[in-house]
Amino acid sequence: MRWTELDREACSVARTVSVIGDRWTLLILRDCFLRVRRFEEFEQRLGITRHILADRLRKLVAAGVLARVAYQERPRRYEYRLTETGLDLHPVLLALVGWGDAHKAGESGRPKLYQHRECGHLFDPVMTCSACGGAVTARNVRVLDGPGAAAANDA
Amino acid sequence: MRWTELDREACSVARTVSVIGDRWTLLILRDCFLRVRRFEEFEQRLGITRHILADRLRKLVAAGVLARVAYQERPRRYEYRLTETGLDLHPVLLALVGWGDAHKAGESGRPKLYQHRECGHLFDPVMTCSACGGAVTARNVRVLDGPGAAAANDA
DNA sequence: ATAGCAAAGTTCCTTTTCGGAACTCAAGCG
DNA sequence: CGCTTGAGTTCCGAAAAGGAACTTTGCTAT
Repeated sequence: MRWTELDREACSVARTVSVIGDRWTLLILRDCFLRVRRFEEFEQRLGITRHILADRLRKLVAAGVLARVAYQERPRRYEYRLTETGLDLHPVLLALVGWGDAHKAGESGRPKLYQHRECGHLFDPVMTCSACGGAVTARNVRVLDGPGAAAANDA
Repeated sequence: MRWTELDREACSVARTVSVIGDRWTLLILRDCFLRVRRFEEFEQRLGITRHILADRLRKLVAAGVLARVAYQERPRRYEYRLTETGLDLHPVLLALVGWGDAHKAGESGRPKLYQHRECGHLFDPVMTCSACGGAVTARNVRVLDGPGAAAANDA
């Protein structure tokens, strides 16, 4: 299977991975959530080559995750901002943070702390059920076929 | 920055990405959560080359995400199972599913449905705050430096 | 015994992608 | 003018991925 075929799989993980399943893309998104917006700033913070950065930004714009908007005219300069679709990726990043904090925080502790503005507390991200609000874990979820299960080729 | 330097960053996203930030690795993990365990089964379901599959499985075992356990002697054959550390990646996969379901489900609907065993309902994954239980979104989280912020080189 | 089969890899070779550095372009600045 | 800034693009050698065949260990049927 090639990159290009991935988004035609009848699997939401595969479709999401076809958009963001690349190390640079994930790190770019991390920086987006930290309010980084400009080409050079991404380049310097990430140590990515300009060439690959341009490619990934183009793909994220094409996927509707980022929007390329001019922040000045003459000379025309663009920056990259998360769209609503892009903001919806927040749980993905938070889940990555959660695992890293739990399993990869060295002796000196967590690199970052997260504060929930609504309650004011530092927190860990917890994945919960939209129906009952209870925690969801690998062991208490059952996977069933949905209506789009058979169609390997829908949009 | 190279792959190998990623896990030394003072960032839990980067550290997690250094382990699972690869399209094949993410798809292998998806299948692990669907109870796929054997080399040939991964190969057939994913359409990955044996060579890359062997490499990714080796890395996941080295990272403590999967365990390689013999399921028979003579001839000795191994299978790959999620460890507790691996099971902790469940929220990551669920977050990917959540975004794919919301933004990439075609006209025929979602490929899979998820049922919470505890309440019996089909659900969407919701990222919540461990302190108050409320939903966490991109707009209501504040990021602060933690104790491990400065140390770029701790374990 | 031996030919065939199965599972889990490994090896080899070609194609694609990536890393690194230099170059381009448009406009403002001194 | 020539320099600087920001956002790219181009070019080349290095690294990784795709594809297919080969290896190993032991079982099974002839």
